[in-house]
Amino acid sequence: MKYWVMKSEPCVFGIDHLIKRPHQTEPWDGVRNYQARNFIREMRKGDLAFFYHSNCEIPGITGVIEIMTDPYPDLAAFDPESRYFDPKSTPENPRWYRVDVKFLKKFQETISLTRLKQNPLLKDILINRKGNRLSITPLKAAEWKAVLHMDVCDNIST
DNA sequence: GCCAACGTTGGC
DNA sequence: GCCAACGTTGGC
Repeated sequence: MKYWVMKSEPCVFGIDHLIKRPHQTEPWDGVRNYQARNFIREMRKGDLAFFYHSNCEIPGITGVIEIMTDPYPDLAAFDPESRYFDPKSTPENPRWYRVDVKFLKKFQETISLTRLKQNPLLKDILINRKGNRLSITPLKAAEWKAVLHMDVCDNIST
């Protein structure tokens, strides 16, 4: 099983939007960057990811989601009405991919980017790298665990 | 709103 | 294939 960080702007689609979706599940579409796309293609049903809020008051990790499908073509790319439409992506030769994600948990407090950067166990993660713009990034199991332990509830209960 | 850091585009 | 110009991302 692999671990990921998936980035989104809360004013566009945040974790609270996901919570309100039917079955708290939604396709994660609109990834239009090749590096991020390649990471999506490495995803498998059952993987886990952190939901990261970017471009907002407190950027950081807000919760946990589960990857519910293997990667499949991003249907939004075929839809001329969609803001994610890409005429170069066709059903015969899809350029972009997506997975369905399901809400699992929202942290009581966002684990801010500031705190992530302060954690020596997370010094190598891409989220902490200056100028990083990738919306999908992988995490090692140890890094995943380290983030979970930064959750305030986790600290109180253990 | 500013701006650094990227990614993409397109002329040559 | 190079690289300048431009567009976008995202922290601050």
